Amino acid sequence: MRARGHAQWTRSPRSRRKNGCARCAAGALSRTGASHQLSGPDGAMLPSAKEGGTAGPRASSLQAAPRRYLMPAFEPLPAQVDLSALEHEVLARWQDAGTFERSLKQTEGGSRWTFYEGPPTANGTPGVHHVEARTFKDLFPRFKTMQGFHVPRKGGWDCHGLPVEVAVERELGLTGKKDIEAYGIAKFNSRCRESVLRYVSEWLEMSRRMGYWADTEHAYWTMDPSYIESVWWSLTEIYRRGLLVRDFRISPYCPRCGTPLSDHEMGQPDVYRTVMDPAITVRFPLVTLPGGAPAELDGARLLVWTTTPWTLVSNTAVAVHPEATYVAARSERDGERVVVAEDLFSRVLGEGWQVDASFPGQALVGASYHRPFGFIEIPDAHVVVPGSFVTTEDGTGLVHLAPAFGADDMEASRAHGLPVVNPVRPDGHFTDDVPMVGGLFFKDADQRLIDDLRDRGLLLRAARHEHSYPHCWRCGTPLIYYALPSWFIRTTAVRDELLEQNEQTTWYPATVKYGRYGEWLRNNVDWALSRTRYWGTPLPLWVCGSSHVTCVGSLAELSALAGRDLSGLDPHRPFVDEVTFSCPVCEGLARRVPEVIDAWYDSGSMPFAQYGAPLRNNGEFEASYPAQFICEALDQTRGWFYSLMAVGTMVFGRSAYENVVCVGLILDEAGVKMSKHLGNVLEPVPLMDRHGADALRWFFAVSGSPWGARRVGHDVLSEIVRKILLTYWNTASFLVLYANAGGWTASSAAPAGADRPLLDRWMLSELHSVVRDVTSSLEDFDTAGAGRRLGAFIDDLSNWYVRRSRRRFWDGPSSPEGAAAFATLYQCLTTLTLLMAPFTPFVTDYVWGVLRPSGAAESVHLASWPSFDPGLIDPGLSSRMALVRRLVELGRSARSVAGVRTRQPLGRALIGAPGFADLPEELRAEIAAELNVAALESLGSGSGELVDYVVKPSFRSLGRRFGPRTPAVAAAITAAPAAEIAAAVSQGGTASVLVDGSPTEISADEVIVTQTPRAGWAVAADAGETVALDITVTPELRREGLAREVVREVQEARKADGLEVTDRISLRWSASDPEVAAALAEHADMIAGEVLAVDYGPADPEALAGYAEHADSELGLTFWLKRSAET
RNA sequence: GGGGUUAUAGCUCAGUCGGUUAGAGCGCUUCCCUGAUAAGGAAGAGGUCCGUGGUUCAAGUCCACGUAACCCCA
Repeated sequence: MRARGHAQWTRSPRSRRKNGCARCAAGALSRTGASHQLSGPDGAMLPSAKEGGTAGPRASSLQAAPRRYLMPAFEPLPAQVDLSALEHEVLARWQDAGTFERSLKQTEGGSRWTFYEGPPTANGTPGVHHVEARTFKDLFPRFKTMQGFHVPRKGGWDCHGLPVEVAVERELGLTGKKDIEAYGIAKFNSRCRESVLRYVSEWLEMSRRMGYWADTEHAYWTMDPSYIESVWWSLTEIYRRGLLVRDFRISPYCPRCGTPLSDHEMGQPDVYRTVMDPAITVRFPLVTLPGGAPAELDGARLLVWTTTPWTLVSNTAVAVHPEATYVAARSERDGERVVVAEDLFSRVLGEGWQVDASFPGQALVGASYHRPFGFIEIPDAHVVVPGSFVTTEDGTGLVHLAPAFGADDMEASRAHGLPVVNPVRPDGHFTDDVPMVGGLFFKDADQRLIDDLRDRGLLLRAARHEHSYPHCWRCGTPLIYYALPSWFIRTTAVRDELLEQNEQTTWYPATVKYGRYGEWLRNNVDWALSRTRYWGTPLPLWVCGSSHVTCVGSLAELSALAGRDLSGLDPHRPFVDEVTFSCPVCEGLARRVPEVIDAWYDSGSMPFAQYGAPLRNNGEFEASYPAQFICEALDQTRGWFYSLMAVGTMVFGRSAYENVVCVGLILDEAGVKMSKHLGNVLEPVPLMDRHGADALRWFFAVSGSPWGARRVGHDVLSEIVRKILLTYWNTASFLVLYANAGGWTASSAAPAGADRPLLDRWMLSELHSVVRDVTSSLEDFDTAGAGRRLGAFIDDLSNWYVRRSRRRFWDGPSSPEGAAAFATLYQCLTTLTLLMAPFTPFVTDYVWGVLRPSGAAESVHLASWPSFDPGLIDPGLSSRMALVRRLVELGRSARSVAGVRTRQPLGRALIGAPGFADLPEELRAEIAAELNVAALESLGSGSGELVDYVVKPSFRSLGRRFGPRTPAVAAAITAAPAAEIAAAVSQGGTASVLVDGSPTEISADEVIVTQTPRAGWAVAADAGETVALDITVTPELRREGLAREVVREVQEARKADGLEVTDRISLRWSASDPEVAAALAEHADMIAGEVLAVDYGPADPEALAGYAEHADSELGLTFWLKRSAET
């Protein structure tokens, strides 16, 4: 496996081979590279490996530590890596070793942590947005598994629903239910069944490629008979509670086609068309008034506006907004009194009216009125009711209600116990027994009714109104909002229970809890469960001629009722429709109602139905209810998040989940929503093959906010590869390279943490705090916070710890400092690998395979989550190191501005910064080394330099103490002589300034003092911290700088010649510039030591056979090197 | 129409308890460093912190109203 993987994911270097062996295509770090080194062309004998070989101190720089020929302790990690190819190898490993199954087996005894898979529908191909949700669905279970929890992940597939039917209709060229029934329900449903299986393999491949671990072999299917039986069982529970009831539902309905239109059909183009309709204002004379109504209402008429005059026949009530202001107005012409909303007074009435009284809508509630048409019997009606849906933006502010023809109307009527009376037949015509309009098509009744109102003096105004009105997408007939019989779940009856369950739920982001979702729950309406469709879970209700309802909870129950064995029945339509039995109440023939149920109910039932529970596997269900964690896109608020909570609450009295993470939309690079017809969809598998699944997962987990819209593109992914993944990889590669070169292994002895250099203690302190922070972030489902912390840690480790410790790695593990460096880096990398494993499961598992201590888990995903020791976290050290790094940055800035390159050593630097005086020598040495200066001194500490001071007030601390007086104190500080204040506060004392005439003491932390040397220095300062470099370059310093230039040139040459980092060389040189020559001679030991030259000296032109020549014209230097046989 | 989310550099995003010079990365220009690095560093250019009003000694941050984009529902 290793050989195969290596060949696959070793990248060919882009330009020149950087660290590759010149003769080995696979790269110097491969096994082949190593073996070829073992039998090199110079025929070196292989010295036997001796453990103590490098234990002693180095004799001299010319006699570097002996080269070791141990088999490498670590599998080499090549510097060049193709992460995507590496991932394919890791996938193969997981499959071969059954790693996922082992992780489940291993945690069997642990506490259960449950995750529910919200099932996707496989009748379409998966997109990147599915990778997004699955990143979170995979990340937290991996994290919890490492913590020792048992986290089974059962996959699932959502099978039913209108979108499936619509897709099949389109394939078959069918339009509408008549076509489907002509085609045959059995055949149609079997096509639906095939449709939802169509892209399963694409889904499985996407999931496998991204490293999404789920048990797809035992996945649940919502169309399985056992699943459907469970759903039936739960509906029976709800039915027994009296919560499953028959009622009317208002649907957009085509009277010509005789069918309601789904939301999907309403979304078709051309459904909404701009039409002219009558808009009439009608008088409804008040009859009785509620107690406390203003006297001015006596004899008044309500003014009601409508664009559907035909619905006035069915008028049942009038709604007012209880908090809106209404007026009673009187005509100046004839004294008529009318009621209208104040906001609409002038628009409705125009000139010639005056206001007699104004009052809130509430004052009208309960009044009765004389209805416009007395054609049909509507008992106990014609009163004013409150309605929050009423607006005062158009019309009159008084809304006519006809409950059979409007959703608001229906809801308000239902809420006030008003009857639903419908005089319009399903074909859109008034029933023949209605006077005046009997037998007319609803639209054609308008004019006759308007004329009649005018004749009776009830019409105030008739106008034409242009508005958008829906039409049937099939036949163009105007739709009617029409009350159709329907089955409902009375969720309004359990609203308080739902609110209480929501209270117990933790939402990410938190705003959803009381915002989008809480708002939805508070405005909850009954769940319209039934669909007059074909491909869905059939409603398990059988009704006889006497309307006795039997709810059936299982196939066994159905068998008993039908008196024959139906255990093998496909419970779908049309087969289940054929089952009849005699009604248990009256023995009449009971037939199943024709409807199927809302597919959301299916997925809301998955906690038990996935196991077929409670009819079977009830123990499995009970052990896994409720879930600790679910995650879906934010658009599931009213979908799965609701159905899961509602079903759980109604059936078990408890919501199905405790924590829910919402993820947002995915946009393309330009911020446009991805859609197939725009062609901006990124195919997930090719995307992962290009950048790696780890990069994509990291992006989803860490970049931006999971619930915000995010732009995916190649640039962001390659940035993650470079900055996060390759930096991590290269740090591990570095460790392995030098550990193998120096014979260090994970079991090598190392000084105790407390005895290691300060830099190591700092790094370990950071390590423990990163473990603490990442753990607590993940416990709080905050992947972005955890990821940012990890990214910062990788940067600290690579670009500060390793950078500052390179010398110790080069020198090898034989000294205590060296051993400490290896041990510290090793500890950091292995722990980091564990922390990153849930985010980037591939690269971490590969690195773990190389670094893991003997006896540790074979896969990082079988390893334990790291713990941290608060005692090793040293905040003081962290802040001191932060100061060191800020001072280094200032020093670099100063060098850059002065144009003095870092390789040129300088004599001294002056530092002025609070806290500098307290820095231990070890940390000062880091500054000096990084800035390449010989000595550091404190600014203004008696070095006799002339220093300028700038003193600024520190508002944060002044504000705390002085509050409103802050500006005056700040002004006084700014006005006072800076040098005096600086001097006064320098030794922990206080400075006195005059504020409004009275002396006020100011301490050091209340001012920011910036010191600047006056002349002869390269200075950089920021926020009260100053670094000044003495840029005087003496001849000695100049020669030292030249020597370092030579070192760099030779190192470049070594690389170009393809030498191993451990190869010793012979070096000859010739310099045309006497100063360079002097530097080469003076710093011979240093240069030879740095470039591992065991043989060093001026060139003899006669004796250069076998050497490679290199020249640098800028230095006037020519040198020759060859690999030395000596070790 | 109702509910919700978001708004900070050309782009992607941080911004702690409200603290006076608003940061990082990408991209661009010019340098530097490199014996792991596709890495790193310095300097430069780039800001109406969506708008208005308020609270406060002090507002990107808190409050109100508005605007725009997007999401869900109707």
